[in-house]
Amino acid sequence: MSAPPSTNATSETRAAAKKAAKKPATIHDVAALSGVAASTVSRALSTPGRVNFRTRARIEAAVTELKYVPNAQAKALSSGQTKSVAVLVADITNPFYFDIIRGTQLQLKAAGYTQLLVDTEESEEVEVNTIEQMLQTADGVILTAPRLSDEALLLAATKMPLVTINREVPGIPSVLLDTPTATNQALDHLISLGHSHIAYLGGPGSSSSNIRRWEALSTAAQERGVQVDRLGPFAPRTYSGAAAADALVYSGATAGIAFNDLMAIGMLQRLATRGVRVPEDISIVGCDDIFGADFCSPPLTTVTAPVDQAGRVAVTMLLSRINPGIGTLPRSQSVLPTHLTIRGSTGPAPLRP
Amino acid sequence: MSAPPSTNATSETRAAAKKAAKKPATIHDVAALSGVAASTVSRALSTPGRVNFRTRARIEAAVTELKYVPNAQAKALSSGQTKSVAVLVADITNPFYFDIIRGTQLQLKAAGYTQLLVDTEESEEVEVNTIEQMLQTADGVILTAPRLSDEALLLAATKMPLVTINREVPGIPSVLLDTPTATNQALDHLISLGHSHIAYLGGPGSSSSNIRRWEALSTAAQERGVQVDRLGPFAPRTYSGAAAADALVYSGATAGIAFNDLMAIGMLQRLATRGVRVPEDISIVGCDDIFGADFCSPPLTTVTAPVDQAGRVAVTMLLSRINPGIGTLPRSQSVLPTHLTIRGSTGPAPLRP
DNA sequence: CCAAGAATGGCAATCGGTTGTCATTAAGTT
DNA sequence: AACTTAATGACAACCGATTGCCATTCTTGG
Repeated sequence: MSAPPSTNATSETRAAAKKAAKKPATIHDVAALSGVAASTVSRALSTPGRVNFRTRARIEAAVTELKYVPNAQAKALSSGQTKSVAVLVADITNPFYFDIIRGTQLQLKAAGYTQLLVDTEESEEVEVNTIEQMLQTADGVILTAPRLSDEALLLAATKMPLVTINREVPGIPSVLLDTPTATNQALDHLISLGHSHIAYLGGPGSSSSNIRRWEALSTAAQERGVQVDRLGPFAPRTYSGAAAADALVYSGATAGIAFNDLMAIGMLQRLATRGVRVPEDISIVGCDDIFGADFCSPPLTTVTAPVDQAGRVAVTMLLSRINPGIGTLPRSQSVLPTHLTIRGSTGPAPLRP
Repeated sequence: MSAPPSTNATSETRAAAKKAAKKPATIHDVAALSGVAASTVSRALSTPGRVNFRTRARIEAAVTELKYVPNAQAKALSSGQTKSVAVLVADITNPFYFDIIRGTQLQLKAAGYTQLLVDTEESEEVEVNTIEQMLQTADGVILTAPRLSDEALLLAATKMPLVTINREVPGIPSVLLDTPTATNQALDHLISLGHSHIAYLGGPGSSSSNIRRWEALSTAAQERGVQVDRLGPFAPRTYSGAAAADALVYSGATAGIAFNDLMAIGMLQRLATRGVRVPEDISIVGCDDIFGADFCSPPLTTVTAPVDQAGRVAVTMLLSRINPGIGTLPRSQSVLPTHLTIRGSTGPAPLRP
């Protein structure tokens, strides 16, 4: 370090040197200025009742004068609480996560927590490594649509507070967006329009919401006596919409329900290129109602979910685990309702010769 | 705490208790297992050459056996480096930032840093408070399109490493997306299509890129002898596109250049509602080429910028300040080229009676 | 007027590392 | 073989807080 040669400096000159170095004030500086011990300052700030109000007043004056801000690292080290929460998302650039992130961010900030945002790049390995790392760094973790196995998740849950979004594992608190129900609404919607041969354009095989959705869909299809093919899996991205669109056309189905809106939008683009009209020739349903779903061409019929609310609820659940006893009794699961938003990408089934 | 009653426990039983509590191993545990002092372990890990290779091998064996991971807080406290960087964005849900965030995230992770993402909600106050807080928590800050005054920024820059994106302040390293140049391209594009009365739909008055853009535009308009009105300011959101669209129609201009794509897309929607055809009646140019600009209706002619690259470059510049001497000599400014992407929202000027 | 108890503040250990300093040992020099 | 020098590892202080425990002071009751 480039510390000045510390000769027999008086405390005054050392204080001056410190001021010159712009080093932020510590609890000891406050203690010295207000003529008490550091421990008293700590108590005055964290346990106001523990300290005489006159003393506290002096301390608070010193705090404002020195612009003292407690060092988060030191606080974390001694208290064991980092006041930060990690939020893991599979792909930051997927608009679906935008509102989740904003929801968590808002709620966390309101509670005085910092958000550590990590993009796991749809990789299980990154996911598990990050969790391992966050064990030390964060007070808790929010996992959005984790790819990990149930066992791995349960193991991680034993080590630290953890809440999942869109993934249900017994014993782990979770927030679920009830897309299967809305997907059934979509099915009814399509059937009512005369479609009898429908395809599901599946997402990643390891995605639990993909599995849940397909189960709901195939069950409902049987009950209603319509044919629903399962195509895919496709990557949940715009670019894989082309392959999905071609598979859909090839399947002969008159309507497609896509794993998510990114894929659906990609399909719309591909179908337009191929000259297949939507919804005249083929109807398309998406899922998530992401940014863009309302202004693509045609506007997408899709499943709308209260995404930012999911983020907020997840944070609330997590914080109630981190600080037990405070506030309401912790719910261990929350299912948020969704609904079908009908726009221009679905229409009557074409007449077959 | 719920510590077990510590009777005259041997170190062995205490170790067992520790294992039961699943407390992560510390450097002292490693030291004890490998029969050296904690300081030696520290050196073996951070300064490999400082320790005999046989000793180091023993230590590394102990590390893997205990699954030792250094505690980030303790490391931060003693070393003064938190290995984390704060990234401040005005609005997480603005797609423009997605790629910046992804760019910073990627580059930071590659360098072993953690990203602290903060949404400042377009608020100057939140911005300054966050910076103040991050002073202690992060090793550096990346500010995207900050709203702060030059003075406030310079002051903050004296306290900690800081890089701005899309904001130029002498003395502060910055990454600029050269949108003014591309905006002039847009102007030429419109002029070549026969437009002679054009409007600029301005963004927030405090936005520096808004100011830069308008200056470039008005200068270029004078040179070329066309009329460019300035309308606004409008919020850089989809919903303010309606007002912008109406203002544009009222102004009588045949083409509008919007502050950003969000606004432009909102304008497209509003114009469609009003029955104004784009581009037959009015041409629209956006800026940023965000997600959605290619599939809105009609697809948006807009200014494309290497946004994720901006994030990566900003991180590189910041890290070279945080760790001076390592790697290349730090650039203090980087201007990234942009270009006009012509799509369907611009066309020949309508013939005026 | 004295003892008991509450209120208050200080001391020192602790969290888990880093790093300067020093003692010991081994190797190299002449 | 005696001496210098480099290599190596331990000790202890320190980073900036928190917190258990103890000493002092002030109240208050008997």
